[in-house]
Amino acid sequence: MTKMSVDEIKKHLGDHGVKASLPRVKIYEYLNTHRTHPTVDEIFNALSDELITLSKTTVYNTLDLFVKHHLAVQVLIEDNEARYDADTSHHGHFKCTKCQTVYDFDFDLSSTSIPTLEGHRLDDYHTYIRGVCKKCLENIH
Amino acid sequence: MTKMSVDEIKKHLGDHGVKASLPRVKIYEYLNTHRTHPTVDEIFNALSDELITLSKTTVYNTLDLFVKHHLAVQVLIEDNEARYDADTSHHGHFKCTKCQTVYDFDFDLSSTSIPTLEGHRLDDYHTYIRGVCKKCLENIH
DNA sequence: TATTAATTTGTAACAATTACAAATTTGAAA
DNA sequence: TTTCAAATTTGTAATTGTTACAAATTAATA
Repeated sequence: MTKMSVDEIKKHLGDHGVKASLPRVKIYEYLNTHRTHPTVDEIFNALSDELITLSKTTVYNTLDLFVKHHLAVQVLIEDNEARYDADTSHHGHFKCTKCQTVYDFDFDLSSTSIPTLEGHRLDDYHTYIRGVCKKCLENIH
Repeated sequence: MTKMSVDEIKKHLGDHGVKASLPRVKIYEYLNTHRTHPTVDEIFNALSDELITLSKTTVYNTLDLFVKHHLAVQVLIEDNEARYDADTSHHGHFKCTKCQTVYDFDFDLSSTSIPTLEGHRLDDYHTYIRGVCKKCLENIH
């Protein structure tokens, strides 16, 4: 949540088995400081000015790598966009269908007992809600 | 859950503000009797023998219409496939990443108190888990 | 420094979905 | 009935997000 230094990011990646590189550090840094659940496009557009040779494929590859190594989670709310979140703690996502903002909310599905799933191995938990956020509700005069 | 007659389906669609037509009834019937959370492709392939002029666009349109009128829900678990479910009651989905089966599980997120979302209007609730199902766990000898 | 491995890049392919206009069907009014 | 308008379906083409893949670059090792 707090801004991490480059060295802290390098160490964090390393701790998760990911070797640091400029694109990786920059992408992680962007994800970590922009807790807005950005899409691949947003990340690519934000970084391509600074990393002038950055390829969108690299963004895809790197995000896949992050997800695989639990440095980030993929957030699916709409069928046409994958979003990413550096916050890997268990929580839910609420998307306002008016302003498109994705909010976090406190909810840990993994700590809920689900008898129906007894015997299965549960790997990753996802919870999301769509609706209209407070701000947009109030703006409808 | 129990198999519906064509007349029952027609009435059900009508009750939700959707006029009946052959493709609509057939698509609904397929969804209702195949609680396997099929993709657009599966539905199209299953029906195109009988409805020989059926277009994939119609399947897309019809499913969108069903979702809009709460006759079905869209199930997103992977970023490359939208699935559909005629069971509109609140429940969760568990996908086995080995055999690809999508299981239902009893869980009603809408009845859970989420203080963080106070003030927002919540429209639709989604819960899914990925993992490896019992059957696949046992098959790994 | 030379060689190999890992990473990044760019292009092309791919797959799911949507746009859209033409064709067909339906339903109501004449 | 027949006619006309509206709704629905269809097929094609476009679009979008993602992936495959091989070449180029960079990093690591001998």
